[in-house]
Amino acid sequence: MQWIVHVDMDAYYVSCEIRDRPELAGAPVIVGHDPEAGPSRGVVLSASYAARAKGVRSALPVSLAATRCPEAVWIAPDFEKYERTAHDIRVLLRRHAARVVPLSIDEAALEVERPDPGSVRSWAAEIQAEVLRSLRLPCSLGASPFATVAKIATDQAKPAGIRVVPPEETAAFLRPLKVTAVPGIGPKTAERLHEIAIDTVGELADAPLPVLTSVLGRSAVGWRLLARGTPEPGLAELGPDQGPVQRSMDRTLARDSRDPAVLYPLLEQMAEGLGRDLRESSLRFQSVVVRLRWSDFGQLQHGRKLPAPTEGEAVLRREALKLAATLLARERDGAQRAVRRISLGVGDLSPAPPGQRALESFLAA
DNA sequence: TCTGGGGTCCTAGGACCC
DNA sequence: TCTGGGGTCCTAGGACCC
Repeated sequence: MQWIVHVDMDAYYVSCEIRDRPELAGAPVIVGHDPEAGPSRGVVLSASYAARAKGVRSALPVSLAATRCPEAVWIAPDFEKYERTAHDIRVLLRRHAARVVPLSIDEAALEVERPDPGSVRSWAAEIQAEVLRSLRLPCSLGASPFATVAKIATDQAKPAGIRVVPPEETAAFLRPLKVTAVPGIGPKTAERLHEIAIDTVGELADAPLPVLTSVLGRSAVGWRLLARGTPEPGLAELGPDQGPVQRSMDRTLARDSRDPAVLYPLLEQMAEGLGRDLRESSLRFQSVVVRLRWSDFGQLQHGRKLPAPTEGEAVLRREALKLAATLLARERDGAQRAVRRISLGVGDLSPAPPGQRALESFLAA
């Protein structure tokens, strides 16, 4: 019988840091930029379970986190360490499963053949023990024939747990959960469901389809099948492990500004950084988008698809500046808000053929 | 001293072609 | 002169996830 096992690291960034500083085990640890160290517009990236007990969560503004947990130990993020460790985790997982599909830096889905729930559980326990033994990191695992259910099971198992949901128990497992436990149902959708008296997955399962469609549109059928414990068959397989389809860079200004002398140099710097990143990854891009977030948190974006896959920082910089100029001109006719954050993204990525790269650098020289 | 920096996927409308 | 409807591409925007 084919199972999908979902592996999710517990408090990943914090666990990586505690591994290197074992004396912090059990302490309230926060990975993020300490607001004491200077003015910051940042948020918490990861909080240990001791910090979570004080109301600190990922994405909480650091200023609020410091108020809720003054005794916290703050550690600045070290993304290279987290990437390196993520690679080690994948290498370990690939030794145990025929197929491993990374879902994010700290999550992966595995395909595994096991005769019954008991043997899936012991297999998961071995993985968990080996991750702890050889990488000294805690993780949680969930198993089901269906990918989405495996992911939900993992969340229910946290921290450091294992939850196996046999197919015939799927409906009973899901029914009592809040709708927000389902990946893809976030705060907005949950609020609209609440308005029609649906708060749990069980209530979602029992709702008449036309009512559900009024809120969820054409995805109503799929959500209801899942809620009833009989997900669409496609969920019993892992999708293809496609490469990245877009890449972007975001910068929040230390202070909001609408001064071109501030905005354009920053954007050029971002184009350089993103362009370098693409070159190092041997990727070409065919679309460029600039997004501005204003001081009131409203957003405006403008993008352009290029005639052909392209590489080179010069093109990226030129396109980015043109798109930004369009956006700022649009705002000049409007409320004239100041910019809080600039995002520069590229999409329609494709691998750069090696010969082409040589020609590019020859022409650029 | 409220609200980061990465991503994915979906929808909807207009342009354009047949 | 009148004028359907399907298909696909492009752009903007939004919801969601870690």
